[in-house]
Amino acid sequence: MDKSILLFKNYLAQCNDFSAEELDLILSKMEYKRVPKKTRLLNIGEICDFEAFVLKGIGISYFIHENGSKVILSFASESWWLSDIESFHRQTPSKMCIETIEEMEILSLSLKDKEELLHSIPKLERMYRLILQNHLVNYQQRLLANIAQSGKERYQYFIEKYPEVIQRVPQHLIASYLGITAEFLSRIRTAKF
Amino acid sequence: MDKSILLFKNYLAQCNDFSAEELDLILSKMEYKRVPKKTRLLNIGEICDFEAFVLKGIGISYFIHENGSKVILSFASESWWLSDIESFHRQTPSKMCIETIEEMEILSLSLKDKEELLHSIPKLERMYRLILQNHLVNYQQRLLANIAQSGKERYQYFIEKYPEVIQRVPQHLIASYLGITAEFLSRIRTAKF
DNA sequence: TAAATTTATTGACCTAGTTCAATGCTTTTT
DNA sequence: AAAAAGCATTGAACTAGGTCAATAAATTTA
Repeated sequence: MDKSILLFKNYLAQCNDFSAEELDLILSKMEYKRVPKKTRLLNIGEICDFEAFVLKGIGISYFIHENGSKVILSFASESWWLSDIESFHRQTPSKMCIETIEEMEILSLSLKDKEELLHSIPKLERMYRLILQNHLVNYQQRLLANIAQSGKERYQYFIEKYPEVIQRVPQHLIASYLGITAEFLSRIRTAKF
Repeated sequence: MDKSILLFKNYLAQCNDFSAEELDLILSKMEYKRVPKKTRLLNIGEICDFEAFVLKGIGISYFIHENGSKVILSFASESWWLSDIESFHRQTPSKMCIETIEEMEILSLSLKDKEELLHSIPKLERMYRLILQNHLVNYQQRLLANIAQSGKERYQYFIEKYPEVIQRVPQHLIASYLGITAEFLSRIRTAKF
């Protein structure tokens, strides 16, 4: 556990130069949790009560389409955040599910603790703003790719950008993330398209 | 001019309760500009040097697809922001264009002034974080809609959500925003799909 | 280690949305 | 007021990607 928490300390250090006391304060609010694989962390309709930093393992957030199929919004592995931003911050019922794929170790932060941290460490506000900016740019690019590129091109880009994810996640979930069917992804991979 | 600046004051008041001095300081950094219609505010490859609050008129940001066609990323009318977040904050060459459709009145903020404001009014950091959060949620929903809904469904949602935009922007740009061709949107509208 | 479940592949057929080219309609420019 | 430019519509042919159903392979569970 202590070794994996280093990952988070490094992450913070990289974001901003926090003092030792600030780091301790932040860490004191983050709850370490180990979660088995294939475990639901958030159900549709629930209010998301965590913002989790991933120390180990991989999880997904997804919507459920009318026809019952999953639409993957994001994968989160080491050093990523996992949460439903909308539900967490507005304290409204979530429209998505969050669950683990592999066993995970996370550092979980509640809204109350987050607000307290932001209050006592104003620098943190900046860090979160920058994180959100990066996320936003990612979503913009992904939207653009979905509009302007073919399924094959999106897949090739994904392989380059997230090679580890390919190894760790079933193909049909990657297909869903890319906005294509599992069958079609299979055909892309066997060079039939 | 002064009347339209009220729009921005109201906007700020709604975001957070800033003092009169804070409001004045913020306003002192925002440069009022009037921009004719069909004017390019940012070209691909340029560094975006503004974050603009829209007082009047409507503008677009878009990418140019390999085949030369536009892919609309966003429309920005009254009370929206218009900028290339990535280029502006990282001071990197932009991958998109920004231009006016109608004549616009904007309040433009430079990065240097923004940093100064954030420094002297820490509350602002929070406001920007919340704005980013909202934008992020919008992009998530839009991405999801592009993956899981038909062109017709996306169009119907757009009409409901942005009825004024429909009136003020050529149809083919709305088609591009929705991720369909102008021809197909035309067919949707005449109930042929 | 066998049974059960989940995942990936393949074939045959289908459809939402594209492409291209032509035509008429508006708006802008001169 | 005419010419030019930009915009919307329509038809016909096409294609990227979907659907459904069957089979095979890999993992998980008992």
